[in-house]
Amino acid sequence: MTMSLSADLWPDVQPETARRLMLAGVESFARRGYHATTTRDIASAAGMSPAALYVHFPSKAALLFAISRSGHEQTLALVRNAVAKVQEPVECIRLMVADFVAWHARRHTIARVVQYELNALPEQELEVVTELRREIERLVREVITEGSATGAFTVADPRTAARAVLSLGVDVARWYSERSRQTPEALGKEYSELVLSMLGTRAG
Amino acid sequence: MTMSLSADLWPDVQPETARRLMLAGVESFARRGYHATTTRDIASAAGMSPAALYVHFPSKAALLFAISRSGHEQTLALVRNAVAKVQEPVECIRLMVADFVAWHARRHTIARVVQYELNALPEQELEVVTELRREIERLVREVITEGSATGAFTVADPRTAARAVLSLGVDVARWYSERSRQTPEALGKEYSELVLSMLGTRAG
DNA sequence: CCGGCCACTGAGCAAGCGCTTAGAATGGCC
DNA sequence: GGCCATTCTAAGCGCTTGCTCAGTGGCCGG
Repeated sequence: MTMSLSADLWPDVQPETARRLMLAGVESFARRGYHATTTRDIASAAGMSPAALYVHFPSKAALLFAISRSGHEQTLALVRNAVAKVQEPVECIRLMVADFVAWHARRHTIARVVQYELNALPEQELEVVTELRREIERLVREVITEGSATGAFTVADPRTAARAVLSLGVDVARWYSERSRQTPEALGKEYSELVLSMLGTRAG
Repeated sequence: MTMSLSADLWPDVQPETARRLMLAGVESFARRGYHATTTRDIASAAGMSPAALYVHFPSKAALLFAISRSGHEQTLALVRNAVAKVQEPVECIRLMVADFVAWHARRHTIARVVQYELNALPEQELEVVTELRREIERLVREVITEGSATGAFTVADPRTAARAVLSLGVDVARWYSERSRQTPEALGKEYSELVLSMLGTRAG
């Protein structure tokens, strides 16, 4: 029994046609950008007529929002999982960065939409997503602050350090492709070493 | 005697009206993105009629290209300058990152267009810009490789490390604003410390 | 076999797009 | 003053856009 990619990515979206539209949207938005993508592009990539989009989504922007929110929730879940599972700051950051980077590599198409099409969102929807982003940054910052206090990390400013850590992870989406030499997991591991080094751990 | 900002940014562009259009373009492209910006937006922000744009630029895309190429040339010049002035890898990277980051903070509006509106460029123009980007990455990679060989740096893979260094610098453009607590120069200095730490120097 | 329901289509509308064109101002040079 | 080059505008053309709506086919309970 095989499962479609879209069912894997958005198991709670019904019906399957709506998921196909989201997948087509992701690919179009990632390649050309939101504003350069037409509803006709999306619909025909999903094998339907332009009007079919409006059966499942009230607008083109709503489709973007569905994609963006889901992506942000997935990455937030990764970060939360690391915080919940590992108390010790060094190992927590190691797991967090490894997962975060691996996700941005494996799902680089989605991640590109999530990270680089933010300002195409309508105001209200942007607020929802911004709240998720703040929470992600807050969690990272707290772990770094904690590690700084115990002496595990040596950083001038946890706020700047947290932003730098996220920059490293986020930017992976921009350049990673299927033809990259490393698997998402291997890249995640390498990046977690770089980050721990950057944060000034004694034994990287 | 006062000088306009645009004359400071693009001293070789004539006449002043063309520079005003570029400035208006930068601000519009940075805020809304290239495709969401209309030629009417740009023209009216520069205080002129829509048709005036076409006196100085053959198309909207040509305006973007002028902005993008100039920005890339400026950042490449920064990197080249560091390589030319400082032979020793650690100090070379320190200067390079400090300047690169400070530029992306001070010119964050331009930098946002330079870094995030690439795929709006027509194919031929994109090639020109891509070549400049490759050169920047190559220079960074070479310094890291050299420092790795002499034992000044300790990195698993210079290619990945170079990309990480650039990711840190580029991403500054995304979040820096005039209200940020640090001056561009202070941020550059802080980031250069983070990068040297990341590259595994003994005395960060 | 029927009737309502849901997903979907074909056609098309109003608005906005990049860009063009004809012509009006302006300033320098004889 | 007469002439040209340069720079800008008013108007608008042809096209594409996001989205709508009347209608169609297929499925399901009865």
